[in-house]
Amino acid sequence: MERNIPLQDISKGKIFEKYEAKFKAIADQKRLQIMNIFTEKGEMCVCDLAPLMDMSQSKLSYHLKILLDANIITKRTEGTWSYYNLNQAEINHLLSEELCCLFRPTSC
Amino acid sequence: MERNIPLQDISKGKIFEKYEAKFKAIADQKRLQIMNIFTEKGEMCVCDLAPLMDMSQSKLSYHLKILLDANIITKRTEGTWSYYNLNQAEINHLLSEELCCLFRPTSC
DNA sequence: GGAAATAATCAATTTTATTTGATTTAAAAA
DNA sequence: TTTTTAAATCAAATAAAATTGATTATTTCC
Repeated sequence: MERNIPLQDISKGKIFEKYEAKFKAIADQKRLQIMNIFTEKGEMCVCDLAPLMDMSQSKLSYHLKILLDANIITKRTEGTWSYYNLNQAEINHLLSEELCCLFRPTSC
Repeated sequence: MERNIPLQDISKGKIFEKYEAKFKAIADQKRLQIMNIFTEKGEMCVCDLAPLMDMSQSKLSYHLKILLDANIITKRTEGTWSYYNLNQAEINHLLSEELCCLFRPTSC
């Protein structure tokens, strides 16, 4: 099974691979909550986010890395602090207008 | 850790739970490919989809169930056959206009 | 009725993702 | 310079998801 690669895959395989990674990153309650917090409160360091998420530091770091690797959030380091925020352009590219309430700061 | 539930979660927890399930369903290359086939070819029985996906029957059945449970696709049974198709309304609710090329039949 | 075809389900295994607690690195403050 | 704080990383344990092959249920066709 799965020996032959249909012609279709050669061109679209990369695209599906890319979206698999992005959707996987946002397919988690905790990570959606993190994204929602950035939407509402804007850029924030890990130390301020941790108490809001009620999560251990290493666990939070793990989830932030997954979102960062998928380009869903951005990171800016200043001294000892790491400031994270939503990558709004990426969110807009990915999600519908109807999901605006959760992940777009302007409307709703 | 994780003892106290922030106030926010009480109202939004259900929403995040719902989207976790939906994004999890589409966070897979194979399932994205299935969705894309429905987009391009419309309603189809499992027996016609299997060779296009080059996948064993039980494996395909497993992936179709995941998409169906998340309401991403629809199912219609006729005799021995099961016909599946995209749930376009759900796709539109979930994904951006820019993902139209992959999962909306009209444009592109 | 009996054989063949369609598709769902099951149990066992394998693979992948998440959690935990400890350690490490680096910067800031005393 | 030592201590403290912030955050990333690591290895081990646990949990969840995917794969496999076999079995089952149902329907169609002879």
